[in-house]
Amino acid sequence: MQRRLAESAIDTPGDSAKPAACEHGCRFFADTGCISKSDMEAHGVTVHFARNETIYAKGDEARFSYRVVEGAVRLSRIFADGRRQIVNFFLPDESFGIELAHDYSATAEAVGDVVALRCPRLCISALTEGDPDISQKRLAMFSKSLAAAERHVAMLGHQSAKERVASFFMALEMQRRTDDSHTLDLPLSRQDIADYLGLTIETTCRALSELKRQNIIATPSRRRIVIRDLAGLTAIAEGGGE
Amino acid sequence: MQRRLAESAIDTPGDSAKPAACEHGCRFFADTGCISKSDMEAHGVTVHFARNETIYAKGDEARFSYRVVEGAVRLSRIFADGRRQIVNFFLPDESFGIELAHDYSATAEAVGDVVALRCPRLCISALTEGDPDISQKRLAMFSKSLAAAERHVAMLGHQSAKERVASFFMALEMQRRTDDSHTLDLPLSRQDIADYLGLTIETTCRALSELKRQNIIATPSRRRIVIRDLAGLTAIAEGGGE
DNA sequence: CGTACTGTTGAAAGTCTTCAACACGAGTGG
DNA sequence: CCACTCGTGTTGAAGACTTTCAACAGTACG
Repeated sequence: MQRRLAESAIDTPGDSAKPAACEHGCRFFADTGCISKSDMEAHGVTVHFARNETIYAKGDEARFSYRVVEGAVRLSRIFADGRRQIVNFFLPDESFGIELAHDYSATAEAVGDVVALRCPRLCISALTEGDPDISQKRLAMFSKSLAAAERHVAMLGHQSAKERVASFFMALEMQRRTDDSHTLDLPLSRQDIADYLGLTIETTCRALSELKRQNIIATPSRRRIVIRDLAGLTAIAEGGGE
Repeated sequence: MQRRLAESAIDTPGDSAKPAACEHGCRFFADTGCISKSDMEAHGVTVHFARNETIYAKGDEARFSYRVVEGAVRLSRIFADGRRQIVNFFLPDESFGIELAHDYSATAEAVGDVVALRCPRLCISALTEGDPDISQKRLAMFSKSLAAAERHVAMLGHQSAKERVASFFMALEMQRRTDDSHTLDLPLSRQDIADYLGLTIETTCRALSELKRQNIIATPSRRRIVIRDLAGLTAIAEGGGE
């Protein structure tokens, strides 16, 4: 399971691409809303990944950076005992795989089926040299990831299982685009959630059950979560919160 | 305790400083070894902080960036229940307080007495615009912090108390400058260590005691730790490690 | 329709925390 | 110089929470 598969995809220009060859670079960095999805697909170097496919592994040469178009990507570290810690999730319009080091520092996998934009690393380097605005955006990505990681540390540092689950849904609710009535459609399995929260599946499940019992959330289907009481959820997430 | 004190210090040039006024900027970013400490003190804007003094608080306007010259700084978030999570420590020659957002995202405090270099944020912005090399260094700092935060997440996610303590000392041992025989001189209290590891003082202490019992470390004095068996420490740190 | 996988729940075991007591060292005042 | 006191560090015992092991339910897919 989760072994590297051959790359599907609409292929790439050579890695030797220099600025001029990277006209999609600006699209790669574009803010949400700057360009439509169809526009992206027309111009970008689009790649597809199947559920659980490894996009890149920790230690691989960091040749490409990515931007999620559809689906979700998990960034994780796998331990000797077989357990893994998910460090971050990337949802549509978020970028990942932008490294300064030679190798990738963690493994990226497709949570469900994923469509992504791919940009050679060299291309990004070249672009950032010439364009301070793009350079700034790259910096902003690091900054955003860092802020997320620090929140994650704070969560793992002293929240109980129930508080972690509540915080997790709160965070998703906050950055959500689809504005239906508090419905979260996650492609994540319980294992994915547990590995992000630093808990076992069972504990995660029990926390979910208790939130259901309190009528704070509902789970109409496997991968769908409805927040029925946002205030209650907030209270739990911050029960000893910040 | 830990209330903000008036700034001691050798004072600053105006915040309206533009590139030309920031000749110490290049020193601020200089890599370790590029300049001597005395050189720094001669040219840099040096500030002093007393033990437990707040350097800046979460939510403050992010006007300055810092670089540790002597002592150690802790970056933390404080929760409603009074507990705090230390997100990162900064030792000599490391920089902190470099934010993109308007406000500081966490609180920085002096662990012991601290000497630091201070640089106005505007100055850094100006510098990075003109100099791709400095821009690159700023990016490298974010990248380094991000990597540290991800390791921290991995640690809090699945390591036991003993493993966390072992990992912590391993990390310190790895990045240590003074190359005496495996002796760590930390200004950190047990509370500091516990807050970083996401444990209580007592649990941290018990883990330390057990490592002592196993003859893996020794604590000749309060704030000094000697690693007697690096291999053993590594084994414990990775017992279910990466 | 069964098989396999994911999700859910229960009970026992383990780890960490909490509460409490005590040890140790530094600094102060007698 | 010593005794006192306060802050920090250490250890013990009980309790809370999470994990582990195990069984079962629900759903998707062939």
